[in-house]
Amino acid sequence: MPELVEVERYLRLAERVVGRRIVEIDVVDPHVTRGLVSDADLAAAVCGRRVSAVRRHGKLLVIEIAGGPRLGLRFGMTGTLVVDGDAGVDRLLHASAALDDRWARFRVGFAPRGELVLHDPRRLGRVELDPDEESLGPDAATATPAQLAVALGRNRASGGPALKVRLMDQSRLAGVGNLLADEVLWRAGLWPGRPAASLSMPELRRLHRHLRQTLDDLLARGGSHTGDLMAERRPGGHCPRDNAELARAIVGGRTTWWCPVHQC
DNA sequence: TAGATTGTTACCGT
DNA sequence: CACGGTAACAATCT
Repeated sequence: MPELVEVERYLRLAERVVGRRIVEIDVVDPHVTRGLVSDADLAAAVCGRRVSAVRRHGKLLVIEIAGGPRLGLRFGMTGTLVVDGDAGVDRLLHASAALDDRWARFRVGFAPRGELVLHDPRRLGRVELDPDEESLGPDAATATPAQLAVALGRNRASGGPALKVRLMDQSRLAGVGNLLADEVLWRAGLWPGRPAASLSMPELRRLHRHLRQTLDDLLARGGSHTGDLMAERRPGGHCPRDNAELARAIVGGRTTWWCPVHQC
């Protein structure tokens, strides 16, 4: 679910808790911290301290604690952030529509009141202390053309990883997931299976421009599932631009849709 | 019912 | 060793 644009919405929601003092940590579902941090260590590290800042790095939401560690939230496929009862997004695909209380997996309580809750039906979300940000590439929303070029890889004679695989590689560029990748490549007119290192400079600039524009658009529209391609991302779907039937394949382990006419 | 699903990671093969 | 493909995780929705 949550790709960069959803987590950006979560971030804006989470800004509400900056300055608040944490008084309670409730690991409702031990799954969210399994193998990462014990309940006791987590509570000891953050309880009694204030939230000094919130940040986003790709799909990772970072809550900074004054005089304490960073708290990292990952949302998996269906995680939603809820602050004081308000959800960060209206709805998520492939997750249940309602914010059922049984999906509250992790809760932070503040004094004198208020709470931050991670809702996650499918339980692929995670919470950890001092998450590793070193292994994440530059954030896709602010990456420069030069950084994008580095992320895609150096020029090689031939072969190399597919363009879409590189775009979704969080260690090279942070924030782009399956739906955003398909939408960006469709807008930029680039074939997802194209060797990433084979782009010309004009193509690289075009990709960068569409990456920025797509993130802006879908953030405003409300999510990574609001792209122009989304409704046609199904068997028999057609390209909204030239009406050709869309092609489908597995690229980078994910179902990929593209227009065989204008994406090359 | 069968099939598909926005993410991450371990594992296996080349 | 690097890389890519695959399965697993988990639970829901169409």
